Amino acid sequence: MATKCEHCPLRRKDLFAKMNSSQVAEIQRFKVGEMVVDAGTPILLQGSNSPQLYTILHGMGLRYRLLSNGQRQVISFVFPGDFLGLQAGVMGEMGHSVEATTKLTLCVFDRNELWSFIKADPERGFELAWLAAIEEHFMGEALTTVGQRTAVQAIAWALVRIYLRMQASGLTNGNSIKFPFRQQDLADALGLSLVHTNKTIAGLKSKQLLGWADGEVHLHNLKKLAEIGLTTVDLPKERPIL
Amino acid sequence: MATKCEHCPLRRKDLFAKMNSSQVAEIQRFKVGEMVVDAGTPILLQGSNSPQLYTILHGMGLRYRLLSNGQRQVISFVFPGDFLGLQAGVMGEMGHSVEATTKLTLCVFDRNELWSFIKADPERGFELAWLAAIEEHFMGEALTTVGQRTAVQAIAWALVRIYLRMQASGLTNGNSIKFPFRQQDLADALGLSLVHTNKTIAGLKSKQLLGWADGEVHLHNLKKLAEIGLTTVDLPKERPIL
DNA sequence: CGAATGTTTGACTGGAGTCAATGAGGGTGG
DNA sequence: CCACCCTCATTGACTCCAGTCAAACATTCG
Repeated sequence: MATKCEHCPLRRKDLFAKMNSSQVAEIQRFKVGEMVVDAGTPILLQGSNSPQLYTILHGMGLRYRLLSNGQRQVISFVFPGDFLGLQAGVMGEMGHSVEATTKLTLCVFDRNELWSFIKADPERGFELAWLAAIEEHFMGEALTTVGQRTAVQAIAWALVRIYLRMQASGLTNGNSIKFPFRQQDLADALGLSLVHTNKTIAGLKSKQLLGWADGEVHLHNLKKLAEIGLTTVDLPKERPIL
Repeated sequence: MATKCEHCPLRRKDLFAKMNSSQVAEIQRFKVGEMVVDAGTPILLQGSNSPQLYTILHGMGLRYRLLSNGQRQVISFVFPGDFLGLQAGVMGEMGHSVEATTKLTLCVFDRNELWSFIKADPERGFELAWLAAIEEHFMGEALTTVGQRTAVQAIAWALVRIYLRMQASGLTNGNSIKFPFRQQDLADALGLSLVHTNKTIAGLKSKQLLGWADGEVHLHNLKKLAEIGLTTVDLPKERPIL
């Protein structure tokens, strides 16, 4: 039933670093199973530890952090190939929660095996650091967006980044993507109010730069959007996948 | 001249994970020297790779990211024990720049040795991932601050976090800390304008919660500040040091 | 003493937030 | 089959937090 790592369709995408078959076999050994959860299911909880680590095989979700007053910051949207639970795995505590936005298929790894997994091949430890560094890198960008970009710039930035991430893993369809998130989610990711987010999107729509309806976003002019978002259309950097 | 790792004064602080003497010896082997730079010196550059990695032995600095329009987001302030250049070390490119705010003493490591260093002891790879996860965790908090907290909340949060970080490495003096940064730096870290930052600080001063003059910040009421900043006064999590 | 750098204030503006109401589907149960 | 409800998107009116502009201070330094 479960997908064999060696036949994993994700692994073949350009986005992911290639590894040799013995390395893939090691990962297969580390993988304890597969899990499917419905949209809306919480996967990991801020402040808690987790006995399991996951790689998203299919579907989308979001990471977020709650403030004591109830406000929510969406840390990032997560896509196939993203690794979940690394913080719990190495520091013993998650800094954010993760929840499924669509139905989600996850490869499940046992946290207790993490150490033996690294010992068996030191390169795995390097890859873990690499994964964490990728996240850190991304979050630096996100922080810059929320701190310095205006609403239009932020929205353009976010959609361009998401489009490129999806493109690199073969999830685009021409210039459009399936985007199952609510405007509220995007607003919470960019530190904007829902109303202002909606009006800003309306502005981009009226300029024919963007389309958003029925869970699909169309980037009619990627280059122009990137320009507005003060960013580029460079391919995302290669990253490891577990 | 250079400090021996086994006699490193930082290593002894509560903040840092303990390691056995053979592990320390390994790090000593990895260390190629020490470097002292003046205030204002750039250490690492956004978008570039770096042949060297550093651990701050003494002094303070800041990480920042520039936007194409010249705006600056300060990603974080860096303190003794912080490891610089990890992104370049594992992904081959820095996502931000780092520069010295005070005169800085740095332990220098050779990037080319990183891999042999990890191979020699897989635990080092784990620690690298741990370090990266610590940063990622912090940046999630920072993102939440910039995205969700108001100006007063953000400033209170930042100063409390900084105070606690310094306290854990023995850099506080009662309720005050040496804080060599400009208000502009804090403003850029929190996504606020200089003027508004200044006025908000003035507000906290007038409430006797804060003092800031001559490069020293006094947190007259840590608990109350933490409350305002929607945070706690918990000790920072233990972290590895290289 | 002038030039630089950083802090502090005041006056004004504006981007984004808040409040509130209306639409537009999608379920579902009577 | 449709009224009712729930969720999410959309719009308008109004407010306010934070940004911008500008000028005055305070220190340091050559």
